[in-house]
Amino acid sequence: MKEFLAITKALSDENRLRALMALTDGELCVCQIIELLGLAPSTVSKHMAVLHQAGLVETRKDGRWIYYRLAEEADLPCAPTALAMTLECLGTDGRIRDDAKRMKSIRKMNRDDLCTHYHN
Amino acid sequence: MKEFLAITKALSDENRLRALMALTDGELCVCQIIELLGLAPSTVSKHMAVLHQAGLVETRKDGRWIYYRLAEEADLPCAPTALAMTLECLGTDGRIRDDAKRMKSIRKMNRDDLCTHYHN
DNA sequence: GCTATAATTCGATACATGGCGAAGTGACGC
DNA sequence: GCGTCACTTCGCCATGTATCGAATTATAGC
Repeated sequence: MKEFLAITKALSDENRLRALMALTDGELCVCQIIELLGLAPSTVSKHMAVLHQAGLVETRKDGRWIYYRLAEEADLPCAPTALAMTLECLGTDGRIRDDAKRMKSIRKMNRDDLCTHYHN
Repeated sequence: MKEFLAITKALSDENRLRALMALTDGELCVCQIIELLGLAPSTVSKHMAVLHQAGLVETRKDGRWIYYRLAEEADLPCAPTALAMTLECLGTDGRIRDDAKRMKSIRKMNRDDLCTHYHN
């Protein structure tokens, strides 16, 4: 019950859903998600922590950068199911598709430019 | 997106999940759900309205009584999927199984006794 | 009609959550 | 080592939500 609630609560915020869906095309570092959502780094960090605690995303550390990706390992049995449902339900959503387009150019951006961008 | 958020928000409260799962054995009137959850009628009514707006349950009116049941018609394409996932993930949950046991005796109770019970 | 009852809606309150900026953590480069 | 940078944690505030009791609606029975 507790695990299931963690999943549904994690999925009940628009910005978290956008971040999650952006990961369908591959892992992203936090600064790329910050750029996508236009939120403060601390806010995005908290959102990703919620997704992580729900077992929906996994992390990989590479020097100063932390990459998030969709969870593949099924620690909690329901997370993959919930993930599949989310991808299915939101795959055709207008906002998500717009995000996917923007993500293509964000992925091409110079990482240094990107990560310092939100200090301005 | 909006519809999906309505579903995940509806599923992110323990009492709503308990009410939803109690419906797997058949429709229930509000007073039976009140008895199960031990909450105020107004609170339960609001919970059921949230589930209804998410497309997860349907209602049937019979005189003064209003019965809720799991949604079968797929107005919103994702509701059945979400419902199936919930049933699958919570079917073995301890609390839900305890509720199922209690529901068996609540279903046997005299409806008049039940509906006036919470005024005491 | 009038009363009683099942359920909902309304109003108020307490707690949870999303958001930000500031401070803290850990890793890179000089 | 020291500053810089990516990210997280902390403290705070605004908003949202769960809960209750009181008032309202709708129906049944007299």
